Formats: sequence, C-alpha cells, structure tokens
Amino acid sequence: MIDQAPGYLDKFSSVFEPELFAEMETNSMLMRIYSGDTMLNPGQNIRAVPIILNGTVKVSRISDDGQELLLYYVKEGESCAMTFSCCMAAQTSVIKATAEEDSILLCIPVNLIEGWMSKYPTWKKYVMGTIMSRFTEMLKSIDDIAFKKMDDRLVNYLKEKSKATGSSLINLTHQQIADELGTNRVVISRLLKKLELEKRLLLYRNQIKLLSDM
Amino acid sequence: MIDQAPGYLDKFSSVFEPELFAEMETNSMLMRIYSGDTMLNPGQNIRAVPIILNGTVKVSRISDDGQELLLYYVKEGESCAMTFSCCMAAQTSVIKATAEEDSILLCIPVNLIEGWMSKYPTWKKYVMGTIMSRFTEMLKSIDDIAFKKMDDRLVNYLKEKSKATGSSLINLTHQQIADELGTNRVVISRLLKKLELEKRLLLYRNQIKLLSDM
DNA sequence: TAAGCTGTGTAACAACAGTTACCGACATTG
DNA sequence: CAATGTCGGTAACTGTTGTTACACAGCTTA
Repeated sequence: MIDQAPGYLDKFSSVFEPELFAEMETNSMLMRIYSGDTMLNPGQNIRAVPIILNGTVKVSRISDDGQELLLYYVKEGESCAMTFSCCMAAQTSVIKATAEEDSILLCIPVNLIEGWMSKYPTWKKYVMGTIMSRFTEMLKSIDDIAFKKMDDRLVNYLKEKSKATGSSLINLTHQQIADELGTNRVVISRLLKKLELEKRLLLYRNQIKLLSDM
Repeated sequence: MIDQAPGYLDKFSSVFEPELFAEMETNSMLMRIYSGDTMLNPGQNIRAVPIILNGTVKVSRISDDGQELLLYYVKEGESCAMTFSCCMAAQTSVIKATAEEDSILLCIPVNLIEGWMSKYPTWKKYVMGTIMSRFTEMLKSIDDIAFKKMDDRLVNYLKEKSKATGSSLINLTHQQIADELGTNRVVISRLLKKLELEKRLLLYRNQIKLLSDM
C-alpha cells in the first residue's frame, strides 16, 4: 500500500525511530480523500488513527440543531488528538472531520497505537505533542468565541486563511465564511463592507483581497 | 509525607498496579490548599502534576483584559489534563487553577510521570482517560458559549452546581455567578428574576433554591 | 437573448447582552 | 441605634448580532 505513494512517509523517517518507522510502513494504510469529503461524523466509530501526509483536514463541531462551528485545521505531519483520545478511551467521535483540500492520509490501526505508546518514546512524544497543540487550539477557539466580537473573529479567520494558502487572495463566498464562523451571511457582508471602508481589504465576487495593513 | 493523611490514597490502590502505587507513596507529596487559593496562574511553570484526593479545583481561562471564564471543575480522583500535556511538552501553564473548596492534592514530580507512561499500563490509561474527559468538557464549554444563549448557560450552570453539592440550595451571590459565566451582575439578576417568574427557582439573599421542574 | 441562479448590498427591525446609575433591603459592627 | 457595606431589583440606554425581505449585478444555460 505504502509503495503507491513513495516519499510521503519519508519526512517521518527522522522523527520516528527506525523500528517504529518500519512498523508503520508494514502495518498502516494509505488513503486518499478529496476536497469536501467528510471523513468522520459525530457518533461514528473510529477504526484507525489518521496522520495527514499531505493536504488539510478541517475539524468542526456540530450543534444540536445542525449548525457548524470551525474548531481547527489539521495540517501536514499532524494528527487529530481527538481521535487518539477517543480510541484509547474506546469512544465514538464527537466531532466532524472534512477534507479541506485533496489529502493523503496514513491510517494506523487502532490496536497498534496503544502498544507503541509504551514501546517507542518518539511515538509517545508525537502523540503528547499533538494533544498539547490541540488543547492550545481549542483554548484559542474558546477565547475567540467567548471574549472577542465577530469583527475580530472575522479578521483572525481571514488572516489564518491567507497564511494557510500563502496568498492575500481568498476565494470564498460570504456564505461560506458565515458557515465556518457559525453566523449569518448578512452579518459577514456587513462586517466585510466595514473593513473595506477602513481600507483593510477589497471585495470582489467570490474573492477577497487582503491589503497590507490588515 | 503521605502518612500525614492516611486513607486518602487508598481509593487508588485498586486503580493502579501495586508497583506504581508503591512508587506513588514514596515519591509524591501531599499538599493542602484552602478554598479560594490560586494554585496556578497563566504563564507559570509546572513543577508537579496534581491529583485531587479530596475537594474540588476550578479551572478557568483568563482573557487579555483580565476577564475570567469557567472552563471546568476537577473533582476527587481526577487530575488536570492541561497540566499533563503542558509538562510533557515542557510548556508553561495556559490556565488558572483555584481551589473551589478546601482540598488535598497529591503532587507527583514532573520527571516521574513520563517514565510511568511506558512502565505502567494503568497510569497510561489514567492519563489518557483524563485527557479524553477534558476534551469532552471543553467541547461542552464551546457548545455552550457558541450555540447557547446566556439564559441556557445560566440554567446549566445552576444545575451543575446543584449536582456538585448534592443540594437544591445554591449559596452564591449574583456577582459570583456573573464572574464565572464571564458576564455582568445585572444580566444575571435579570435572568434569575425571569426564571423566578417562570417558577423554576426561588431567590433569597445569597441563596437560590432550584425548584423541581428546572 | 431571455430566464434563472448565485452572490452581494442594504434597510429595517427584533432580540439580547453589556453598561451606568440609583434605590432600597438587609447584615454587621461600633 | 446609627453608620456602613453588601446584595439585589430595576430603569434607561447602547452596541452587536441575528433575521427577513428585497434589489441588483453578474454568470450560466436553454
């Protein structure tokens, strides 16, 4: 399986010790998912822990009445802490995971990861690092939602997007942005207009250009 | 040190394997803290991981301008996941921890806990379980803040308090409640009054009585 | 080109939360 | 008992967000 996409795993050869790396090569499975595909829904069982080799996965929370809220992105080389802890505690998923762009995942069978924790220090370090950084991200989310107003949250969101894509052009509709921030299209249009008047960005159809002094 | 409060550790003798239990007895330290004491502030270094033997500790997040927001409570037998991951990733604290009531903590030196992860399966299980349950609590917080209005959050808060103390009488001022929910006293008074008119509770000075049909 | 769809701008209004200010009730203490 | 401080009730106002409704522009497709 691994041979189908040689090279993707290489970046881990320096992170993990050789024995672990070898085990990963023989036991795990490569998977491709395409932009927009949902990998995991709340309530679903977790059969394998994914590590993102290439691409981006969006993790979000769904409210009782179906409203969505962006929690964080999982990027290249990272994994989802929620998945680790869910499967070590043998629980079903509490979040939704969607491919933000076409992505390649390394899927590690659930039954292996726990043993690796005791056997391989580098794996333990990787897992704990992942968990730590997710706590940090979630706290950032909480700060944003609890203490910041929508205009700040919007600016943060746009900056993040721009950083992620490496471009000052953002190709999203106001509706898409509203969905990710858990609000309403009109609110986003209103705030974007305000930002345009403040000369912090330019608005086009399906596109937003961030100006230098965001 | 342990001998000063015999019995507190006993409840763990069935949770942890004997060797681990013995190590805990010889290497860790008991600490008493008193209601209102702050154990940990954002930015502080973590020298030991605490397990709550008795009492309750409140974990909260502080905004840039000093406003507080309750994240969750750590109760008897539990520990703080944030602390585990902070010290395994050698980072400073990102939260504030305060004793909610007089409490007794078992403090485990940071340098031991990582080794125990590989050595003792029950310890690994305990740590991962703690982390998992904290993720769950934080998601619940996010749901509350993002999707619920203040009146729902207030009702949830009151129910939690009532469950924690095992009584339908809650001894708190409106100001204290406002602080924990990150809002303003007047807002809480207003909502409580509304709940009283709906015959869901009774208001007294320094006290709230929840009625059966909350 | 006409029809239809999608995306954006805007007005008008409702709902809610935050703020300030003030009053009166109650408790504590000298 | 008088003075003081704490707690809770309420009014009045503001700002932010959510909601509905509609106009218009640009793109797509028949």
